[in-house]
Amino acid sequence: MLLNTEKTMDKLVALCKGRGFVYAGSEIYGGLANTWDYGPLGVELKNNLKRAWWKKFVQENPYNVGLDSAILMNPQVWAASGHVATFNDPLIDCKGCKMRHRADKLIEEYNAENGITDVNVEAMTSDALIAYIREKEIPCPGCAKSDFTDIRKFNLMFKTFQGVTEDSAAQLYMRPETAQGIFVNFKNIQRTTRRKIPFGVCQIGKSFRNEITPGNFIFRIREFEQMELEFFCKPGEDLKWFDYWRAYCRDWLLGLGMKEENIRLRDHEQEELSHYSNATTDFEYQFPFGWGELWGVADRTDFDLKAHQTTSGESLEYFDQETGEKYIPYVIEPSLGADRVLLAFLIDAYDEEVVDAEKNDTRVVLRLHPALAPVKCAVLPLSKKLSEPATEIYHTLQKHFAADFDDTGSIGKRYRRQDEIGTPFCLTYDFQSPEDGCVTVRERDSMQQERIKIDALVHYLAEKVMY
RNA sequence: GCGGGUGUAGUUCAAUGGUAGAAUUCCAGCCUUCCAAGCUGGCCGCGUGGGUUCGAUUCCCAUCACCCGCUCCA
Repeated sequence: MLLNTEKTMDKLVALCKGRGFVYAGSEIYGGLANTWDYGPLGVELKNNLKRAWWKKFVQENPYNVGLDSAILMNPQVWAASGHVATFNDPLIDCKGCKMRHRADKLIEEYNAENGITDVNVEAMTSDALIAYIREKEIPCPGCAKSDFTDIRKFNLMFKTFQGVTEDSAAQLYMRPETAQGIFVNFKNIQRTTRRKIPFGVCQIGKSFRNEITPGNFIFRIREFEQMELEFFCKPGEDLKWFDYWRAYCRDWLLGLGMKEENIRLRDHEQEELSHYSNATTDFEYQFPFGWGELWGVADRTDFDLKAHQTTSGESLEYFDQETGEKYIPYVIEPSLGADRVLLAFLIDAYDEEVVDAEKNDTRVVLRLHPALAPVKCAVLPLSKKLSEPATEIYHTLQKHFAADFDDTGSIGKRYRRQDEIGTPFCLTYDFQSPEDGCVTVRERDSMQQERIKIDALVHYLAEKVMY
């Protein structure tokens, strides 16, 4: 099926809005940039996604446990983690050509070109940075003039206040990642679960980043949900576990039906690595707007625990009873964006099937994995005269999984409505049903129909829709 | 944040300085025995706020949102 990829996003956004997956935020007030609300179907899909992740990473995995830590944390956490320092970008605009630059990078480039090596840019304040740029008349790379605005600090962390007065002593940040909640609880979890290294801690939760350029629907948003694992292992064994988790993540994506040709792994170059990492692999997905990061798997070394130990004064060393060794564990972090992977699964599932080329009639089908589908089974009585007994079946199914009931319009139209929202199974109750106690179950992708005993329905379907 | 573009039913598209019309969707009824049938009826709209004007959806300004570039992306 050849799709016009440029329009795929538009169509998907329209489908999401039209069927209740995702709405624009605060719409009746004219909206709020880059906020999106998950509708009735969207929240089902997202919950299914999170449940599938939790099952694979917590329930099924022999090493991991779960956590749900607070969004608001002691501000010291962000000082220790490096976010206060590195989430602050000194930005300036060129008054001539309106290009925006990072003041520190501008100076670094200038100095490198002119062989100046005795200036420590990192230690300079905002005032010092702009003073240096004006003194040296450093030119704008865009238009070669040197006429810049003052520096404006751009902090990627959202600020808020705790308490009734807005004084700076009570200023807090909304967490920009869930990971730190795990690190600060490392000792608690290790002690209370009596886990031995290696073990991991999983968390699903909201994070907030004041991105300069959000966009592409729910791909980059300022309030987003992460599914993160921090896996603690012995130094020296980190690369072994790095490979283990990369393979594990890949299994999960493919297991939920993501197309292999739309996924690629990309290793970060040395200079691209974050301040905390010595190896990172991104799982990227081929979105209609290009390859985009889905899942970052990073070897964070002992950076975080060491930093928290230094800042807090609490020892975060692990004592290995067997070998008598004491060490700060290394951390492997597979960090997945829930909204992004949801978008990837939607795009991956989106399909248009030509039913009749002459009539220009196409059928939109969301080929979602049954475990992800918001509705598992729809009950469609063939005629309204059959609504009553069909409703009984619907009520029975509802007790086991998300089901839907529809008796309006033609049967063909109802099938298509369900196809559009990715419902894997539709069953019709027909005039034969009261006599033989069977319904026709139609499978979305294969279009196969099967006559199934009503008594056996729950068992038959549960087997197919449970993950 | 900068530059450019765009805002009319849920969606796609009209018309107009004198308060908007269609298709489709949706809802109700009739009909209909398995993949968008038909008939009848119905609901729903000029992004928001100012200005000009007797009167603005239309012209002007601002604002908000979206799209495309630039910048940014620990």
